[in-house]
Amino acid sequence: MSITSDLLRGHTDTIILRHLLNRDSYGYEINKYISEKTDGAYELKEATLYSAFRRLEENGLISSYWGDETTGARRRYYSITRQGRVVYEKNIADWDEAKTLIDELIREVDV
Amino acid sequence: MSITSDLLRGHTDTIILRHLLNRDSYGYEINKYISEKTDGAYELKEATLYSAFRRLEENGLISSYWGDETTGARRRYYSITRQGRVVYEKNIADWDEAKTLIDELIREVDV
DNA sequence: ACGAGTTACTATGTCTGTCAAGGTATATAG
DNA sequence: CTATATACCTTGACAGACATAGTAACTCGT
Repeated sequence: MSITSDLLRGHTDTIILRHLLNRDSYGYEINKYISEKTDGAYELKEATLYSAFRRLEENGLISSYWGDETTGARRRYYSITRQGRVVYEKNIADWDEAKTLIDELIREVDV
Repeated sequence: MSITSDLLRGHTDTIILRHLLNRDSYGYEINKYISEKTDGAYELKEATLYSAFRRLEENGLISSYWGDETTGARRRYYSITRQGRVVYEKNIADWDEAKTLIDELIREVDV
């Protein structure tokens, strides 16, 4: 059972930021992490992921640098910026608010 | 404090279906209801609302008829179909699942 | 009686995030 | 030497939400 893109839409950035709070990381690793963590229920498509990176970097929420791999494919590492942390916190707060709001709007409660 | 479109995206249909579970209704009323219920935090734009109606009707989830108003502007009423109820239930289930998943993906829990 | 505001619906075009599809390149296992 | 895994990137298309604008009938205050 996988969830639709529309339900996830808007969370991609936050998911990435959250992952970068732990440590600097790169695209492939983040994608792997997500699909493992959700048992394959949610998989970011590569195009989505890399376009998110571009957007986040343009907005100053992450910065990037090439790793110095001596073996294997090169990796572009990303790290979260101070501003990225601020936005992350805000996104979490927005999400909590939205969650409540949506629940109120889609549940059958009153008549 | 209002929430962004992206967080709401994909819920518009469910919100409308939910409202129609109570009773047949029309665009303006649904919009009013939503903005009141959320204290103005969330307001469906008209274009969004009416395009959702079109989409829902095309998919057979709602049906419509002109009201017989003897006064005031004419109203197009919508009612939820049997199939609409099924989809509503599914959307709710999907939402519950997505909510859990998103929470897991955006919260700082493990390292 | 008239103008402003409210109710109510519709049409057209734009923006943005996601995705499908395809490509490049290196390393390892069989 | 071919398949698979790792790793990144680009292009174009799509769908939902939105901005903007228009139509039309009623209501209320002055």
